[in-house]
This record gives sequence, C-alpha cells and structure tokens, in this order.
Amino acid sequence: MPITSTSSRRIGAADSKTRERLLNAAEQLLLEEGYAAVTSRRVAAKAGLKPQLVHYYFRTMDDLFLEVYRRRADESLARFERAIAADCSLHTLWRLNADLRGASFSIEFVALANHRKAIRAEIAGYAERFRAAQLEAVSAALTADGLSADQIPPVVALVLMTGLTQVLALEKALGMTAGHEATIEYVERAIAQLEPRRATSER
Amino acid sequence: MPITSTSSRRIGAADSKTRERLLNAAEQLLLEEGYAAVTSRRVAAKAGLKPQLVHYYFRTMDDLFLEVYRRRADESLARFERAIAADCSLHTLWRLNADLRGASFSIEFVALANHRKAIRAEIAGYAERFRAAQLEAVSAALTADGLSADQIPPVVALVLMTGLTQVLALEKALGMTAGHEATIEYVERAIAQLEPRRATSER
DNA sequence: GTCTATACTTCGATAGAC
DNA sequence: GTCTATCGAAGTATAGAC
Repeated sequence: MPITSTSSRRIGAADSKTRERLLNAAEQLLLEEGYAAVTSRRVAAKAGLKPQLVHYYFRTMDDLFLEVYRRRADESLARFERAIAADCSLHTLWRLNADLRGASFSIEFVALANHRKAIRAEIAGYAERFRAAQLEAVSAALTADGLSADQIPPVVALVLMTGLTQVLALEKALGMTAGHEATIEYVERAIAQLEPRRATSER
Repeated sequence: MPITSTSSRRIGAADSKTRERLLNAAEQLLLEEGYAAVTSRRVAAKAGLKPQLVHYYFRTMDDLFLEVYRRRADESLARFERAIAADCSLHTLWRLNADLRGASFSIEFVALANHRKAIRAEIAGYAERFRAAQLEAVSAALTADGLSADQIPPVVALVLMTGLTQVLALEKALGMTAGHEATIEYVERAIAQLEPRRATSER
C-alpha cells in the first residue's frame, strides 16, 4: 500500500535476494557511518550492485530507511516479549535495556526522525508500543517484588531506566565513560536488593 | 590554527559580519531540518548570500559545524556557571537540565559526531568539561542538603539526571510524552523534600 | 520479474578576479 | 580583505531494455 502512487514505476519483489542484500548493506552503512552516508550509490557499492537497483527495489530512500528500521524494531520487540515471558523481573528488564547493541542504530534514526515526517511517525509508533509493553512488565515485576505503586510509580521507574540506558549508550558512542561504572553498579545493587532470588552477574 | 593546511587558500576574517550571518543561517537550518540540510548552498541561500562565501569563511563544512557548536556550547557553559554561582542547589541543577531548549541541537550534533572524527573530539571535550563542572555542583548541593556520598554517590545522581532530561527531550522531539508528567513531578517532589527552602514551581 | 542507460540536480571545494 | 567563475564528483529518480 504505497502512500503516494503518483508514479506507476514498477518495484521489485519483496522476497528478492537482491533486495535483502541492499537492506543489509544499508543497515551496515548506517551503523558504520551514519544516515548521511546511506546514499543509493554507496549502498549499492557496499552490496556489490549497481546504484539504480536501489530505486528499483525501493521507491525512495525514505522507503529504504523505513524497511531497515522495521526489520530491527520487529526483531527487538520480539526478543523483548520472549525474554519477559520467560522471566518477568526488573533484572531481565534491566539486562535487556542495558544491552548497548542497537544504541547507535537508535541515535541515527532519532536524528533522521527529527526532520523526516514519515520516519518520525514510524519510530514514534514503535516507541509507543515498546513503552506500553515495557510498562506492563515493570508493573508486574514491581508488584511481584512487593513494591506498591505509591512508593515509585512503574512509569517513573521505566522512564528513569530508559533515560539511564540511553545516556550510557550515547556517551559511550562519544567515547565518554565517566561515572558509568559507578552508576551501573548502583542500579544493579538496588535491583539485586529488591530481587535477591538471582545474582546480577552478566552485563 | 588549522589542523591541515595542505592548501594555501585564504580565509575571511573571524569578526566579519558576513561570517556571522552564515553561522546564524547554519544554526537555524540545523535546528529546523537536521544536519543533512546544512549544505553550503542552502546555508548561503538562507543568509541571502552566494554559496561560495561559505567556503571563503570556512575551509570545510566541518569547520562550519564546529563553529556553530562552539558558540552554543560556550554560551550554555557560561550560563550554567552563572546560575550555579548564584545558587548551588539540586533545584537549580534540575531546572538547568530540564530546560529543553537546545535538545534537538544536541541530537543533531551527537548524530554528526557519530561519524565525523573532528566533531566527535570537540563534543566529547565539551561534554567532559560540562560533566566535571556539574559533578562539582551536585557534590556541593548534596552535601549542603545533608546527604552523605554513601547514600547516593553524586556521580550516580548526575548520570541519572542527565539521562532523564535527555530521554524527555528526545521523546518530546518524537512527539511522545507518555509518562513524562508523572516522572517530572516525582523528581521535583523528591528534590523539594530534600530542599524545602524553596518551592519547585517553574518548569 | 530484473536490471541498465540516462537525465538532471546539488554537492564541496578551489583558483583567481576585484 | 572580500567575493565570483567554475570544476569534477556525487546525489535521487525514471523510462525503457532485457
């Protein structure tokens, strides 16, 4: 369902192997060099294909960006649901959030979203679904840990945790790590105190 | 002091009025449309000047970006020092951090820094100076409020606050505000409890 | 269904004119 | 000291050949 079908140009099949190669190349380029480096020519070069193929499989560059984003978002949402279904605890939530993979991915997309309407809508939509799913998990975990919502509202705990993991990722990308160790230890100790049933060893 | 002076091309005076117009246009463009929109041609058009003037006053586009960044960073560092000198408290720190002006500015520059070495170094440098200055202020404020560093280490409080204000700004830029009100109220209430000497009314 | 030839726009940067 | 004429490279996108 194309939003604007002003043109009747033909588009390649969604299950094409070539298309997937282009998506992979675009994602890699995005992570390595930022969204400004994701151009039709460079994506094609990375995939070992001709530049025009990008526009055969994706009507516009924004379409390409959206597909790259959706793949990752769907996957990480699924991973979250799986992990929480297996063990709904603050510890699991923290572990999932503190995972820095995909942090620079987010940075790039938020920056992109800042000035491309179609992309902003897509990201905001996913972010809201993600927040809702996480809020449910935090609420359940806090209740299980014997904390009433009066002491710390679940949504507050969630926003704080989200902010923390975000700033850690962002600063690490900049090469800044002052205070990170201390903060991570502090949070993990706090969680371990609330949930003594498991050690917080991995990171 | 040019880092690479491979060329002997002449550069315009630093106090030129034209140069300032270009800087203003670049900053405006950056905020409105993101760093990818900051091209020599568009900057010049916004300033009502010829595109070549950008390269007369700035050797490369990165030089232009750096100047735009420095102006803002210097100003906000100075504003911080002034405010803290007048009143060194958690309340003042929170008020300064929660100010969302300049949030999208930061987003763009972090994204830029993610893949331009010269810019990353500059931003990381400022960020570290800023963190050091803030850490000093948090330590002093916590001590004044009668909190020992064992209860919550100043650096932990600082990183948490930085993360929180960052996520609030980022999500607001995306048009997402779920949980923001509740979290802001929670933090302001906590600070007011620690520092009853003043109300936390403004935002 | 898959890919290529090609149009046309915009980019950063420099050498040289005033 | 200030600005302009101009270059070569890179950008998105489309129409049409296989």
